[in-house]
Amino acid sequence: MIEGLQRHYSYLFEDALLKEISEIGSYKKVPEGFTLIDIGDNIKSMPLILSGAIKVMREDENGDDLILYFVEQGDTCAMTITCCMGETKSEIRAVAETDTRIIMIPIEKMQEWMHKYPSWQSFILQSYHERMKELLEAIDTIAFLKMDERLYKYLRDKAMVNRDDLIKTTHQEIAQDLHTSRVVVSRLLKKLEKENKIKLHRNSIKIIDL
Amino acid sequence: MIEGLQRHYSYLFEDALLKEISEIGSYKKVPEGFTLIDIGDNIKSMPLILSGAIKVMREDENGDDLILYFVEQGDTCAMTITCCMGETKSEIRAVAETDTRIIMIPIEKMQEWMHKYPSWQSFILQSYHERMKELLEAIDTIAFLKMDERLYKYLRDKAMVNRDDLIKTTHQEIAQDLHTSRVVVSRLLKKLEKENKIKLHRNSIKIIDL
DNA sequence: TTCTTAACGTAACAAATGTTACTGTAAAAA
DNA sequence: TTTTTACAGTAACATTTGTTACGTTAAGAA
Repeated sequence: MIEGLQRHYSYLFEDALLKEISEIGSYKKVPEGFTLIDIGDNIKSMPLILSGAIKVMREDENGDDLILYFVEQGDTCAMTITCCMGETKSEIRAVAETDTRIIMIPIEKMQEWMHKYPSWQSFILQSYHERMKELLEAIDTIAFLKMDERLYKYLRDKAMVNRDDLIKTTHQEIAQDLHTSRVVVSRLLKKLEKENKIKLHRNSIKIIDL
Repeated sequence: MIEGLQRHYSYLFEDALLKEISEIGSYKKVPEGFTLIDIGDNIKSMPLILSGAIKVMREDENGDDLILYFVEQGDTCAMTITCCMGETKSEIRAVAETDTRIIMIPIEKMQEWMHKYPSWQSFILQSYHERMKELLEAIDTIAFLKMDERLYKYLRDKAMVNRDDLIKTTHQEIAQDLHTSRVVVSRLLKKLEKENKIKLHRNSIKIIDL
């Protein structure tokens, strides 16, 4: 049994399914920054995350990004499910936020297991539900929060999935994720620092009271 | 057979399922403005739309609204599915955009049919997929468009689902749907009129070249 | 009809966000 | 080490969006 599969999925799946997953699924280790899925990709398999985290992004017509949410271990990317089922191209980009270990399940098995294993069907539907909620939360964030609040939420979320209150990134990168400009980010980060919510360093940001 | 069920769903569902739907589903006629589902509601059934259109909305912490998308005949509200499956409360509000005729399917049947009818399972998964795409489009609209573009898109969408290029509404109502203020809407509508995209009247707006 | 009210137009101002430009500085490269 | 480069701070300004206030007008009520 692959380490992590047992840990994160054994309480979800019956033994026979776990066995099939470990036999059929292909184990992959991807480094931070690796693009697992790109917009327009044809999806032929879906990932189960064993460890690490993945950043899910949307792109505007100029090719500029916007982060939607992070996905963690024990989760899958429900977007891939919709794509697999509909045989359509990916609507989103998935980038490894940290070094990440995954198991890829081929599309045929995905569908087969829907009929074969009740626990798999529940998992798929549950994943949909989770992702819907994530998307709604993304909408809340974008539509209802001001940029300084969005920025603070982003930093906290990032710290969470990295399990580290010291975030290693640049203002430029943050600006890209939030679909704004570097100057705006620098300005608001300074404001957050004055409010004693963060501590700024070169190439890193420390969250106070995570 | 209920009129509309045959027309919009016969190519989707097998005869036996259609029969069950017309036997078990409860037919409802709801007037424009009627709230079918509210935020926090416990969902015990899911609607199939026979005719008309439904507006799906999200609410901020002050109780102010934001439109996510319109749902038309031949569709269902995938949000209700997630809620039914997860036995959780509704995350959204669904309001009849026009006079609307629906069939309500009780939650037990929903789940039963997932196993019994392949066409039902496809429909549910397909609906998820559609709604995911709608949510992503909503995010694009909110995150990437300026208010005047959002406004114009809203007017066109509204004209589409109402099948009428004359939109009967007030600036105040539009402002509520777009989560902005009446003054902003009036200002931008005037701008759109100067650009010859719309023609303004009291209590109505005509779209030019829909 | 006149009266009342909701709808609309618009000005003036405030706040938030985006843009350009320039500086100093720490990190990385040579 | 020195040089180069990417990163961050900040000012100044533009644009977009939000707010307050008030006047005008059409629709509906009396």
